[in-house]
Amino acid sequence: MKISELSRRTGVPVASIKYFLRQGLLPAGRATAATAAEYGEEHVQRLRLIKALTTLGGLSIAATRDVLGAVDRAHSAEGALGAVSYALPVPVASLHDADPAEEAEGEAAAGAEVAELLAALDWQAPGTSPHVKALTAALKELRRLDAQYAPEELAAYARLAEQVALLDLERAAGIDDPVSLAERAVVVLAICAPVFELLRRLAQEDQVRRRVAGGGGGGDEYAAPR
Amino acid sequence: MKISELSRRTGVPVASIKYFLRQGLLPAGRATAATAAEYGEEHVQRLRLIKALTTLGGLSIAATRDVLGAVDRAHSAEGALGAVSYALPVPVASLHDADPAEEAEGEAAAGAEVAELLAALDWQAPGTSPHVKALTAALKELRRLDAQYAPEELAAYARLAEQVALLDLERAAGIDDPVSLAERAVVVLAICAPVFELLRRLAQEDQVRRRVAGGGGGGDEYAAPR
DNA sequence: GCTACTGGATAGTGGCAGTATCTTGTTGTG
DNA sequence: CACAACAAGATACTGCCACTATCCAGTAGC
Repeated sequence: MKISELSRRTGVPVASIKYFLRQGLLPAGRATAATAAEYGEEHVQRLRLIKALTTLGGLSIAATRDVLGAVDRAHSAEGALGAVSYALPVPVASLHDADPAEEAEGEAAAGAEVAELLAALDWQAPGTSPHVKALTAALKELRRLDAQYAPEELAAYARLAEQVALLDLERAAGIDDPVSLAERAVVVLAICAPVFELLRRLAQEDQVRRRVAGGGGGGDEYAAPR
Repeated sequence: MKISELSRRTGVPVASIKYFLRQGLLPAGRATAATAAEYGEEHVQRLRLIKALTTLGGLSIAATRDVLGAVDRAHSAEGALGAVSYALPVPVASLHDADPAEEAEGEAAAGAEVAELLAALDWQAPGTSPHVKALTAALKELRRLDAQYAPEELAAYARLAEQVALLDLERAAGIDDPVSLAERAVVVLAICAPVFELLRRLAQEDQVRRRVAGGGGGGDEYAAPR
């Protein structure tokens, strides 16, 4: 199909498709002449994935390129999962403190906390894992905000996270084709994570409603401010 | 303290502090003269919260303003929690399809799925809740990507989310001051959510490593692509 | 041959987050 | 009192990003 039909099929403007081509998110069509190229179903699929990653996943173009590259490069099921997991932007950036001494102190404390957690749970993860680093940064920040987790609280969360991860992997099981699995992995990691967050908030909302109703207290303060 | 000292204490450039003042994120200092104002500890605290929300939470200035406004407006513990929960941007945006008919069909299917889930779990949430709407949008998108949850899978995730929410509320218990509680709620919702996501990915990483090691298969494909 | 459309390159737009500059006024030190 | 140093506030500028529009050949098909 021509680029205009690709645009019609996906709802993505022609100019944007060209932009994605330029940015290397979308492979070029098969050139049939100097001013004509043929696009196929795989391009439709890819465009949907791109839209899902950027709009639903909130990824930047650069991050999307990384993820798609990881998908294309993956050879095995585990490789695909790992590559995607590492390529997806981690939702925590580091944040440097004004005071270098305080900084180092918090870093050390948070690092110890992470190491202790990993040891307690017997999780295998190298210290170089971006997730480990990000977790350390996040705990350091919580410490600065005086909102640390108690170690057993953190462990409780981690055990729940483990169960969620088991569900995630079950969902990925049974897919052998690396590309399909990688795409599934992207969906699971980039889109299902927000879904879980929504479920968590809904559950919070429900719990709060129950407590308010049970206490017979004030009315419905769960009012949308916008 | 003067603005320069506030800057030194927090590590935020003076120009940025002025920017936050302009944007209404930070209350003005007590003016002592036409060209002098006095800032206090609450400004230091507020700046840290702003930095945490924008950098760690990844919120935009506008979203940060909404959240801070909700914090300031909250009168009760539940109100604070609800206001913050609704003010925090939901990590899923809607995404319209090219085909309106297909669109409506997916919407209906996803809506039914959400209603069924809420009924099955006996969760109380109004149809107007932004979380319900966002969940519907996300499920619709997953359906389009052919990666739907089976109903029992979704319910399994929801039950885990419920447990996480219980932990969250426990963490917020025992704080009576509405402002403190609202700030805690912000931290829990905006920063601890990424922490949980990190734990989930670490757990996935661990599980994958175990399976690869157990299967005696290929080497360590969990390689950082950047 | 003529029109519509294509791929490809280049330049422009709008929003956002921050930064720099400029003016006016104040302060505190010698 | 003079004067350098800084403060507050307003305005303008910068850089980045994700598109979007325009332009330019070069076919395709009637």
